[in-house]
Amino acid sequence: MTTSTTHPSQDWREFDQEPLPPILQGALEAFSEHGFHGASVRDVANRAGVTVPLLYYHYGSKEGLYVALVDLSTRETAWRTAAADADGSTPTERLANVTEAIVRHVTQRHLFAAVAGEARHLSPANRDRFVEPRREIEQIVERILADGVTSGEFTDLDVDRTARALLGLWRSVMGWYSPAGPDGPAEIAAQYVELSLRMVRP
Amino acid sequence: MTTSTTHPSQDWREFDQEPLPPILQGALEAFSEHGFHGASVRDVANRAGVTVPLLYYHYGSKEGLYVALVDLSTRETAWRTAAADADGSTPTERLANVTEAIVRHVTQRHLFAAVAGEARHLSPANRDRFVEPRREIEQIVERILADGVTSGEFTDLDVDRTARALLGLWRSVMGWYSPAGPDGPAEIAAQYVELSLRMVRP
DNA sequence: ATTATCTATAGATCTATAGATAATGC
DNA sequence: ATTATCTATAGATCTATAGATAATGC
Repeated sequence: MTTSTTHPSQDWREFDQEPLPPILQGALEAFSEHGFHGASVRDVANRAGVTVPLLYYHYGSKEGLYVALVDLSTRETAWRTAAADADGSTPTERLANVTEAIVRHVTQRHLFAAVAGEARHLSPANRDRFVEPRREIEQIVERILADGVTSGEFTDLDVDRTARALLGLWRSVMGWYSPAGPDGPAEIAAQYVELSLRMVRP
Repeated sequence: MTTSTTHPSQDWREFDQEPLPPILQGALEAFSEHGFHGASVRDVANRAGVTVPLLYYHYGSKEGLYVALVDLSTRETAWRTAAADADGSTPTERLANVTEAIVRHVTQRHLFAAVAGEARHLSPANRDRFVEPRREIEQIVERILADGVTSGEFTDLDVDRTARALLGLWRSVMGWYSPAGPDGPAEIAAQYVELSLRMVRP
């Protein structure tokens, strides 16, 4: 059973790092660096400063460890997206907020985003656990686009396909972002807000 | 040594599949399905209908096999992008062509695209082999954007950052494309041409 | 003669568990 | 009493190679 780490309507722009349990921190580093299959449980244990059997005691299997990380990442994206949406009134504001929330997640939690991005290498049963949360995020974006089309703030776009494209655009930041790069999360988010609005405005 | 598979100024829209050698075909399937570390050389050999030592005879190592695939994919994207660019006159036409070329590559060669997309799991030496070809593709896009800004066809955008965003948008199709989906490569390419032009037009 | 392929196997590593021991909570 | 942690090890799998044999080209 996972810990009840709900984030009850916190500020979706705030990303203080509450430190992870050492095992999850080790797993986060190992998996984000080498991928699920490329990282060994021994590597995770070494990074965490514990022995291998302890991983199994707490997480059951290597895949259980991976699932715990994807779960944290997915939950966090979900609540931030919902909060960012609720925080805007017009479709334009809501889309800007959601863009910022997701781009910030990708940058300020980039190790988590990298791990979650490879969830397709999981067993089908575990993969399915994340279909619904992802679908919820998609639906938030779809509702914003539909509302914007109705209100005339957005052009007469295809809601589903445009939502998919926007989510892909936002997540693609993961492919090149580095904390050492010239632009910080806030600047990158602002750039992607502008690009996203350009894609949907009449 | 790799075979001299140059594609001398062929039609960049045409994607007939010249069949791969069985070993590369097996590797393509195994690596695209399970990733580099998730696929075993035994799996590759089984799919190809040969024994494991034959892989080593022809490709030297598991990584050599992977490199051969990424190399094919990178070369193909590079020549198609260059040809698509050269095939247009105005920046708008050239950007539309390059968008189509890359989105078509991602869809019509989606197994290759999936393998090449995970090239970061290679050893540093082999990873570096693909930095330059990728950079060339980026530069083509950057030149188109710069020309469009100069001519006034595009808005006064940041060339480097917008090129990076566009490439991310195009490649993100890899995350959801399926040959079984409702839209074919041509339709998807057309959608992304429209989205891309909206992002850059004044 | 050279190239392509196989059988057999080495040696390392990997996930996972059994069983013992220490730490903690009541 | 329960929870957390360790030592030791099983058993499977993985990459890679040595050495033999078959197929091909000249």
